[in-house]
Amino acid sequence: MGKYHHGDVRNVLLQQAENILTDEGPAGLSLRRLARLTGVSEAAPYRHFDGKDGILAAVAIAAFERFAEQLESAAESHPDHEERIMALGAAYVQFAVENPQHFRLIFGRERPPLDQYPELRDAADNAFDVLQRAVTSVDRKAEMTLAEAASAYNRALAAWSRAHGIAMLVIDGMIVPPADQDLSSFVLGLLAEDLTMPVNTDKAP
Amino acid sequence: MGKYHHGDVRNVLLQQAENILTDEGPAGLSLRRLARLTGVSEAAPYRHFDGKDGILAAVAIAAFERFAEQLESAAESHPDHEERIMALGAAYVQFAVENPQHFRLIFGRERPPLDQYPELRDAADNAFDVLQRAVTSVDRKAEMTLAEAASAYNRALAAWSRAHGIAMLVIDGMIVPPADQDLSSFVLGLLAEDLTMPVNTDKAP
DNA sequence: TTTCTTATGTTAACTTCGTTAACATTATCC
DNA sequence: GGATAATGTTAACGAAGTTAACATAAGAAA
Repeated sequence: MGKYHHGDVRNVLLQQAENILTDEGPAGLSLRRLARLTGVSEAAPYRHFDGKDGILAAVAIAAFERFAEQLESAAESHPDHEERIMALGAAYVQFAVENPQHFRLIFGRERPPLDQYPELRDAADNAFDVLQRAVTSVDRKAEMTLAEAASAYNRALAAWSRAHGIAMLVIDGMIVPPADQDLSSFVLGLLAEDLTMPVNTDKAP
Repeated sequence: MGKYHHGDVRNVLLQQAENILTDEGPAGLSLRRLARLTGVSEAAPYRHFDGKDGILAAVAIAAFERFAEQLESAAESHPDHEERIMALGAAYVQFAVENPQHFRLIFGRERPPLDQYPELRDAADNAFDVLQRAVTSVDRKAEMTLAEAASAYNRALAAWSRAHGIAMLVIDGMIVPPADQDLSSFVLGLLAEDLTMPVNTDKAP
């Protein structure tokens, strides 16, 4: 009689963990509950993962990969430099809004420490590389000077943090995107706002 | 014989909670440990707070108030509109960097739900009002039209999310501010980057 | 095929946590 | 002074992460 569980327990656990994470977030993901839902003993996950962090790391790696893919495809579909930056920002926020729990997992404090999971570190680095490559790869006829390279790097950071801030504030409910507008045009508008040009209040109608 | 604990337990608990939060973050703040460190029974905190969320809410309220104060004072010290926006952003990030755990508490997912703690909601609203007032209060000789008001609001959102993104990425170690520059000028540089103007690579030396 | 080893399960325990109930003491108000 | 509320305490419950000890399956070695 099949008293023991069969087959590919590791993948079943991972899939189930994905499901739980999606509707309840990293906090609601309890190892014991995961084991129960999977129909396996409460200690079984420890045979396949390095404890709770191990499972979170595995899920986070998958999330980073999807994230990087979506950024990459947004970047590829816009050859123009400026449009590409904007499209990247929109894709960044869109991923966060469509997968808030995954976004929180990969950026939040319950993400397992990068230096304990090299594959997680790699997945993270890869996602950020996509960003930076897309932002800094202007069609360069000449080599960049040092100052230009630094400026390009700063522009990448600025673009990144803008998207990140919007993403965070939106999924935390602090910014509520208008219902009569689609998300990406709202985001594009915010990204393009130039703070150095104050609102003109003296204009006559 | 004084078998029972004396004095102002509530405030001692709060102060101790502040300490724990500062070095270990909301995750490391366990009610039982807090009680033990305070030298009081493990159930005592429940006489003064509505469970763990109650304590976190109290700490978060105090954090919001300090946050708002620092934003306010940054705004007050810069009468010029543009400078004020920038100074606000710098103060925002500075608070996050100097109090990363508090910043995480008031914005993160372990913040108690705003709708269960009206005072927490008020503290949050107040902090954001400071931001929005500072950003939208240009010296207005005329009334703003609807479109101008909307634009001002969007500028406030943009300024806010930029600062928020920088703050988050810096305290998460994703952006490492250069050591040879002070934080606020680094932040000011990032805030002022205008993404719509691409890096010029054709310039001859 | 038989046997040894390893991978994979299971059960049972340990510790910590948040929370509550039941009981004890102190403070406050009439 | 005595009732009543506020503030302590201890003890327990259930859930969590983790580990140890043991059981079974699968595969390599003989």
